[in-house]
Amino acid sequence: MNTKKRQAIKERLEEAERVCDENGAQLTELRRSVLSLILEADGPLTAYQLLDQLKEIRKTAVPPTVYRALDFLIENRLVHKVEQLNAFIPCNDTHHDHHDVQFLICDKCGTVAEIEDHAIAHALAEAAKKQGFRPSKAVVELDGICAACSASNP
Amino acid sequence: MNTKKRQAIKERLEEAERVCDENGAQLTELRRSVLSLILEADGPLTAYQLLDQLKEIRKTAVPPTVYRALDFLIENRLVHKVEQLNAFIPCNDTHHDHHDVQFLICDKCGTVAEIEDHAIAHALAEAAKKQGFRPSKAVVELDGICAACSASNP
DNA sequence: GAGTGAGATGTTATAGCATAACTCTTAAAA
DNA sequence: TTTTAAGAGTTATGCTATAACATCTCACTC
Repeated sequence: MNTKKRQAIKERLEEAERVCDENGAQLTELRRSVLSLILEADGPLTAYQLLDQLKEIRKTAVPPTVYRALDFLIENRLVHKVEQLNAFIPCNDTHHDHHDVQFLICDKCGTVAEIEDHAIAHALAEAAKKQGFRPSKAVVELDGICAACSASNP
Repeated sequence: MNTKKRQAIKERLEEAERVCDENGAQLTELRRSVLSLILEADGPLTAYQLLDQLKEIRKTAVPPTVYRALDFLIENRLVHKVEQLNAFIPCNDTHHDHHDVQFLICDKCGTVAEIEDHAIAHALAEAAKKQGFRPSKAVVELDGICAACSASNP
């Protein structure tokens, strides 16, 4: 990992600390470790991939260890679950409303891009309203080929 | 099950037969049985719920039996998978483009409504285009409270 | 300082979801 | 007739997630 990325991760961990403080939640060493692993990863990680890595620094780790940490991180808007992959990625912007986030999943390279498109969010809200449906959560995930992979494989 | 529903299911099985014929696919007895169970159900069914029911009429059924049938039915646009529930529901309209379907999942009563909202589909397509992303599939699922449950629990 | 309560983590076991890999049968194509 | 391909059977296993109960820690209070 290069210096720049290491610095970016450090900043995001500090931001996470602030967010948790504001929420009256504790970013414990365990939770911080799990978040750090997710931030360091190049792409989405499954719970068991996280577990394998976590075991190296915390030998008592078992599945509930990881799932509890993930639940906490998701509740505090530090991590997203990608439903189609059963995998987890960092949240890019702790300020946005998690209702209004969408994911672009590249089938070629596996990267998941997080976007926040208000036209989509608005269309979803309108459609729900039309049906008398009161949404509490939205899962919006597009599968396909990302720009980079389209360019290299035309 | 009342007569009306039985008739509706019969019609949908006949329609499924036509669709498969057009696709050069075979709606075998097994696949027809699985589709029928999904059509008869009041709500989404998991693969193992289907398996339990299927065993009553086909004692050799095991998980791959069900998953293969489901794969076939999804490919032929007769069934949808609801990602958040790991469960399966019938497709309401075999003509529409599966890219352009959305689900409204009621957290209270468990029903899943399938809608086809072109404003959402359009917004998704635009957002993808903006990113140079070429989508092949869209998963759009809203969790919340349906109109009926809102009315009864104000 | 002993007791209490809440939150975090440890621990064991199991439930729930999905597929790999190989076999057998059957029916149509060559 | 041999070959091939699709469907289904069979066995085993891998992956994903949670239940339930025990223990620890630390702040608070009596």
